[in-house]
Amino acid sequence: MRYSREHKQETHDRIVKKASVRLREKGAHGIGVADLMKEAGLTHGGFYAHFDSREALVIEAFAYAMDRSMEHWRKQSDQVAPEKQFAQIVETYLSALHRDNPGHGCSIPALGAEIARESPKTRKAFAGKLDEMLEMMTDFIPNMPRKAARKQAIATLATMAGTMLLARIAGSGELSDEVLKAGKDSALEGAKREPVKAAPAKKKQS
Amino acid sequence: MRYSREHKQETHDRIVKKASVRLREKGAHGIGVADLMKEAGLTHGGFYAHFDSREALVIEAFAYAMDRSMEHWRKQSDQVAPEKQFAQIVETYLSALHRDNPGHGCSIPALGAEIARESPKTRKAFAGKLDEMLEMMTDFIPNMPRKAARKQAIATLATMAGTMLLARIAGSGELSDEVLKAGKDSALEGAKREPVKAAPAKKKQS
DNA sequence: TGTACATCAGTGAACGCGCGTTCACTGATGTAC
DNA sequence: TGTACATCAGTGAACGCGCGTTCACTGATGTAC
Repeated sequence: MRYSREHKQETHDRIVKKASVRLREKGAHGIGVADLMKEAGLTHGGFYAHFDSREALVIEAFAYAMDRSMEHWRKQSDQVAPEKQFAQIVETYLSALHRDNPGHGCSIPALGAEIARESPKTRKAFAGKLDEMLEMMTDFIPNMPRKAARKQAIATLATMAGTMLLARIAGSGELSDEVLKAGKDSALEGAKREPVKAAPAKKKQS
Repeated sequence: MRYSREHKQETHDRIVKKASVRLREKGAHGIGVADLMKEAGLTHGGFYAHFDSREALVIEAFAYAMDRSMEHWRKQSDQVAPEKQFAQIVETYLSALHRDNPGHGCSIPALGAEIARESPKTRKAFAGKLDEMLEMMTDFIPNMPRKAARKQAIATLATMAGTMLLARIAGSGELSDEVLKAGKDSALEGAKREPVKAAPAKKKQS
């Protein structure tokens, strides 16, 4: 082979890594193949030696970003006492730093809506990573039986992702800070309560 | 004038209305000017007699969608007893019907991330409508002083929007239904609790 | 070890296409007389 | 009331541009001898 054994894989990984940042920053359709290759120090012509299509890169880059988020959660939780792990994750997630750096943050508020509209293949890849993340979050919910913890994990991640979404819509001023604080306090409180009960059945509505 | 006095305004409104549906369905960049005009029964050439740019339509269509959502909340709340209004809104929002019909649903999970990345003008227009919606939600939070209710309203809307986002990523199967249920129960519980307290100050994190 | 050859990651021009936007034109209707 | 004219919402061809993708080619390096 022309280059050393791992050369191509390294290039491939570099493209994926850089793309995962830019796609989170600019949206799933917000940056083109040529610019993504330029980010990796290459020209656009070589793209299809690494990926079948732009969409294939989006799937890889998104999976990479979700894996990095989960790795980040693990590293953070390793640095604090078990009873503080949940709060650690929530507070880091709902920080101004995360809000202002979508390129290195969670893909759910950054890319979720767009990817949910993509092809079934892409959406399912996203759904798989979401489920992995929910399982990990379940492990961090303190003092609950597994089933209740899973339910609380879903509610917590929803609150976290929703809060980040609203905070970014609000910009980076007063309203945005107010949103972050309200979401953070709510997420922290949520996991302290008794396990959530099912609501009584209600009549269907339109 | 060539047509009756309100003719142009009616056409304008029709374009905005149809666009608000298709944009929520396909994303802020997911459908072109020509197709949006076709939706309204027109050809693309006339577009710029109604809007300065595509972006101007996006702003109008988005504001229209948010107004319809708020109107919908008001109508629903008028149909039930005051103590049931909050639950009514949460349950309708977090229904499979809403999940499966983004074109007629809330713009926040559908368009929020994309619009937060648009020009400051567009983002600010969105932020204004978000604040209006938060004010309305505050009115529906039961049994709390205004300030606490506002905080709870933010947390509730974040949980609602985040749950809808996750549910759509999950598709429309088991996982998605599980997400909807967990988010719904959590949002309903949240507003029943004591007002959320601020979390104790913690050290900064990266 | 040194040389000739084969490989293939990466280059850059070119493609077809769809987009947002512009513009000269049309023709149905309101207005003036 | 009837006729001629003015208006302007809407039409459809055309524009420049950027996109995803293709492809013939290059040249640095690994391999065979």
